[in-house]
Amino acid sequence: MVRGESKNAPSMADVAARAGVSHQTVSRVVNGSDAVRGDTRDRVLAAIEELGYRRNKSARALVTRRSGRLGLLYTQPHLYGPGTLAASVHQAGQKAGYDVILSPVPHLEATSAERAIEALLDDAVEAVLLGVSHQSFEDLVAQLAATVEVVMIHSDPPPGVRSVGIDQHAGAVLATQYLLDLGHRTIAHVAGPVGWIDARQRREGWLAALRDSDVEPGPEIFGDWSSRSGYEAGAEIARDPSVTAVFAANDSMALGVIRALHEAGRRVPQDVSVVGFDDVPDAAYLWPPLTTVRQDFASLGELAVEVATKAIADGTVETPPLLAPELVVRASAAHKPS
Amino acid sequence: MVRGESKNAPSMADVAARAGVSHQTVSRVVNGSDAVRGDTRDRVLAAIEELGYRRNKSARALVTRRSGRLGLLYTQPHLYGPGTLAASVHQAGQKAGYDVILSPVPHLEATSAERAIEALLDDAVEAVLLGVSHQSFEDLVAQLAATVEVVMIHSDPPPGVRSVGIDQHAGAVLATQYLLDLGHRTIAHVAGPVGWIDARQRREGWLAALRDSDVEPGPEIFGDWSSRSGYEAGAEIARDPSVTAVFAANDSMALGVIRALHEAGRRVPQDVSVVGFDDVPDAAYLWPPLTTVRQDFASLGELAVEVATKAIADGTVETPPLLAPELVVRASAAHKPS
DNA sequence: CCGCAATATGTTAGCGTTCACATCGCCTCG
DNA sequence: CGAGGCGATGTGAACGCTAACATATTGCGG
Repeated sequence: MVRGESKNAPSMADVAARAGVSHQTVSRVVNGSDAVRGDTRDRVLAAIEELGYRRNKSARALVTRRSGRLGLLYTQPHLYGPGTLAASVHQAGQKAGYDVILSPVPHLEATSAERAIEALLDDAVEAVLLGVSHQSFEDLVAQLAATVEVVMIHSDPPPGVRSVGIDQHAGAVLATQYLLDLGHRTIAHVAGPVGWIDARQRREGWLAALRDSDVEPGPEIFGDWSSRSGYEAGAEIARDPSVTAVFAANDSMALGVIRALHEAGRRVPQDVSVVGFDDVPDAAYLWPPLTTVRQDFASLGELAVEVATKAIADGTVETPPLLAPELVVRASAAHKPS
Repeated sequence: MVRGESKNAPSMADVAARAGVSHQTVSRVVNGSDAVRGDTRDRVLAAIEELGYRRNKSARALVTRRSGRLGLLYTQPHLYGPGTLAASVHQAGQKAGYDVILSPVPHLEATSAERAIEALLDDAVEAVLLGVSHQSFEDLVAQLAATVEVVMIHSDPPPGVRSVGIDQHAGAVLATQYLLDLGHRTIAHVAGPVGWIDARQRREGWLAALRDSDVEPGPEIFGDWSSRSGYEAGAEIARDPSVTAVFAANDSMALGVIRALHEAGRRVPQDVSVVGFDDVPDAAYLWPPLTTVRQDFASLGELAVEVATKAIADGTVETPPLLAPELVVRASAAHKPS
């Protein structure tokens, strides 16, 4: 057997021996210290290359007492928004020099989320990003914040909590106002499930816009974000001929509503206008193309990482303004039929 | 300042001091050794509870030379399939006692994927699951496999590579055969982009089914998985009155095709039948509801983890049979118009 | 009630890094 | 030409844990 460089991954000592320097010099090279002479650095770099040396993060984390990790807890990982957010956080985290641990919690039960948080803490993350804008988490935050830096991804955060978000309320106002401007006066809402902050905010935005125009709210049906629930809501709405417009709290439900309206013989948008929320990539190619509210999940993720890294650095609880969503006008909404 | 238990997270030594035992006994308790007397264990457990002790994974990984981590590389994190797969792998990994590092690569460039793999290796993952069934990765696998256990998630793996997958070819045959059985004789295909294994397999399945029935292939258009590309393909197909059925390589493209057909005044399914692939949750609530091929991504993820853990344990290169997809019949495909 | 096995607990070393500090050259300047 | 200083490199210890081994404690047969 040749030296100690055989079975196990090479260590700094192996590299040092090969380059004829001390392990500390290797450390300096690896960490980009400028107190190393050019030719020494080159020798070390060459040895690293030859040995395929890779710094052991565990050893580093142990001695520096820093894991260099960020954790993102998020729900509904199969959906467009959360998936995009996760990817964005991951990428932004990497760019900022952090490893990002993505922790999807498939089904929203308090226990599974708590277990996921435990796992994140076991991994010694330096900050937890909470991409779960559900009421049931608001309690968790307080106790969590005692242990680790926390960033909520949330459009209506409890006071004193660090957060980033997209203005759901404003988005809903945008959608509703658009329908009002088209002349609609009976605008139904297919809301997201109770307990979800975004659902509440969108509903309140719908109500606020109507109130501002002195228009009575149309029928309101609670769905569960799924197209199935949108379909069921749509079937109900289709029975009410006074409804000429529907604002659905997300695109999936909007699409279900459209199908139900079609089946009931109500044309979209000639008889009933439909507006969604999210602007999933397929929204533009539905039939009819869906008017909806676009959220920039990618920017949201980047912002969240920015706030998190700042929090780690100086512990500040700075909360940047909510990002503004944008109305995307397509064919699914039109003037009120006369 | 009281002892060493102040600022920093408590260590085994702190727990040991508190419980009046040695750190090793704490270690035994934490690791569930049965060589600890009941009352001692209770004292230790109490001390752990009181101190809020959490085992330091870095230190553990350092000495055991095992990270306890699995890495999943996956593309298109915003889509239903990959998102579901990622969540499933994460969950199955946790259950098997591994931390799973989810590594989404948003844009498919060789460099970004290689960087992602480097990051995974830096994290000392014990196995890499490659959820990227794109040609450009097949080269990577060989060199990767030298460093770490690799599991490809792939329906047509290179020989000798450990893999799991869903039978894309069979799924495409299912879809095409169904259209043939409905009497269609000119069946177009909107294929996924060149380079993607699944795209190739689905295309070949389409061709194989046609060949088996001695039917000439209809027009073939390559998309990029997006509904936009499906829309463009659909517009082209709509111009060809001989086409009475379309098999699209995924649901998004199918939905784009449907919109294009609608716009061209061709009814679905009365004039043209459309079948998709994936069975995304919204497929059932499109208008018309989409006939498609369902893939069980959750099972796929579990299987991948199972194979990975086995690989870590004994290094076997066992490749379980491909999972069978399932045709889901809905309204978007019907008998050939006479 | 002694001795020996078995069981329960303690002790020591070392995993691969970084940190704090020590040392070694070499150049500068009075 | 020698002291002082600075840049480059080396040394030793420590991070928190587990593995291997050493020692203490218990129980039980003779």
